[in-house]
Amino acid sequence: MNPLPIKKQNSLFEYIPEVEWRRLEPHIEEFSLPLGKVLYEPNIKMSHVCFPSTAIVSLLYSLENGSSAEIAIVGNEGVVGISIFMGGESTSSRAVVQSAGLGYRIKSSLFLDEFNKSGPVMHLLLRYTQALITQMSQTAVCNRHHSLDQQLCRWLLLSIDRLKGNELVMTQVLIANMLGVRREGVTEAALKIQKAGLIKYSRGHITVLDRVGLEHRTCECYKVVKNEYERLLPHKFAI
Amino acid sequence: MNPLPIKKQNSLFEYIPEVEWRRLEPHIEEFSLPLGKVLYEPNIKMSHVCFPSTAIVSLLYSLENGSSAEIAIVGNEGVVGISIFMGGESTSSRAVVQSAGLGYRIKSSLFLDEFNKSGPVMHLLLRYTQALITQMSQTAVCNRHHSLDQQLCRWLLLSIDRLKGNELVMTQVLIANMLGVRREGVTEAALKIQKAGLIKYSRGHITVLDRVGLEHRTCECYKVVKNEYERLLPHKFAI
DNA sequence: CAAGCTATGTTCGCTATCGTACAGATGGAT
DNA sequence: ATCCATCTGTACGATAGCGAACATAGCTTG
Repeated sequence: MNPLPIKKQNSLFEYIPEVEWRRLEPHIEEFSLPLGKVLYEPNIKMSHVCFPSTAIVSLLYSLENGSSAEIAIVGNEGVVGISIFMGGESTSSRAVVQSAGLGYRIKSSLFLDEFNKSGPVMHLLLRYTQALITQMSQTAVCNRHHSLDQQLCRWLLLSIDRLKGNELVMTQVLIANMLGVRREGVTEAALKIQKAGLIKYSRGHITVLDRVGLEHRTCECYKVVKNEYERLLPHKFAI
Repeated sequence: MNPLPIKKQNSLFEYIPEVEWRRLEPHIEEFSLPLGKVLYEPNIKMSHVCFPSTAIVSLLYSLENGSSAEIAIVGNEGVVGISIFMGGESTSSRAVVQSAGLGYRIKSSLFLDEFNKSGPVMHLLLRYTQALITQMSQTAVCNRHHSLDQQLCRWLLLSIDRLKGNELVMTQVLIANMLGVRREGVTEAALKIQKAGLIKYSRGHITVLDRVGLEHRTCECYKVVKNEYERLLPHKFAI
């Protein structure tokens, strides 16, 4: 019940053993992630690995015609910039702050040194990457087969899970960009969900009123992803 | 121009240095992958890592309602079973042989030993995984935004790239399952492409007549994925 | 050759989502 | 208090893909 030490608000940190943590800690820098900030662009070499604490980051793919879609959400359970240690140094995706907050960052080269020691930090990150792959894959299938309503519920749940409270600051235009659909589509879906009493919203503030209701309304994709994260990275500390 | 040594028909092997190769080779076993063979099922521990040579394998996600979608194609440029070394030992996807042929396999535990030496083999596989992630992500976006026509072209190109000739054995029903659409949809799309003179097909045999034409007709997704593979795993030997 | 299975072609009505256009509502700024 | 930008709601025709049903055509097996 004691507050976690300041630099351990990202839950991956919980898994890092003493020795490795002492090596890394001096290089960890807390920083601010304002809404809309771009952490990396396609094909640009990344300078830092980022561990969100209170912020949420979206991994987006953009197409030539301007449309886009979110392929994964990263919050305080994860890390942004896996290609730094996976090898490419860049990806074809973009990482954008979806919900403002704080995070920690470490210079790519320093972090890579730790990763290359092939100890627990490496195995932790590979496990996380595996979970992320599940999220991406499930998103792909969900895009194909599930209704906008269901996808909106999934998206709300994934977002809320990565925040403290039950409110998120997010306009329908932004949600539409994430889901890769029209803003009007989101309006309709959101209205339905609101009328069902599951959420309440106004001008960019969404409050989840009935979490369980959302879980019933969404597709299986939410649970599949959640279970896979839980399997690969079980919560060490009850929340 | 000499034929490659028998056990190097998977192009990842080309990158493995002498020392590591000598360690691995005794454990590599060639085996047959008949059409439809399931290499792994969701949540089942995998016994082997598989490197296709002439076969092609699809990574599929299935939904509760029975529908499914392919999230990646793996041929002789890749490996099936990344979760063995990424850490989960299983995934929520299924791997199914899409085009019959041969492949190599290595017992999971033995391969893991080599991976855990954290040498070139590990870095190679991480780089491959990064490329695979790009393929999955691009598929997700493509599912959302591009027409069935375009997706069919993409799929044909990705498949043909992984085969020797320009013919593939594949019925429209199977393609429909891969793309996660109706069989009738594939029939219509395939007819259009055939009328345009890009392919010719009959009863499960598709011949690509105009590769460049297909590339023009497909969406950018094909090139994005292809370029990322080329960037991360450049061909060491011209083909 | 005939039968039968499987692959492909075609049709029709249905629905979700799209694209566009515009109207109303809300909250912050002057 | 008023203005204005932004966010949200609504409406309409267009369209891609769906689901189901049925027609044809090409191997293959007896």
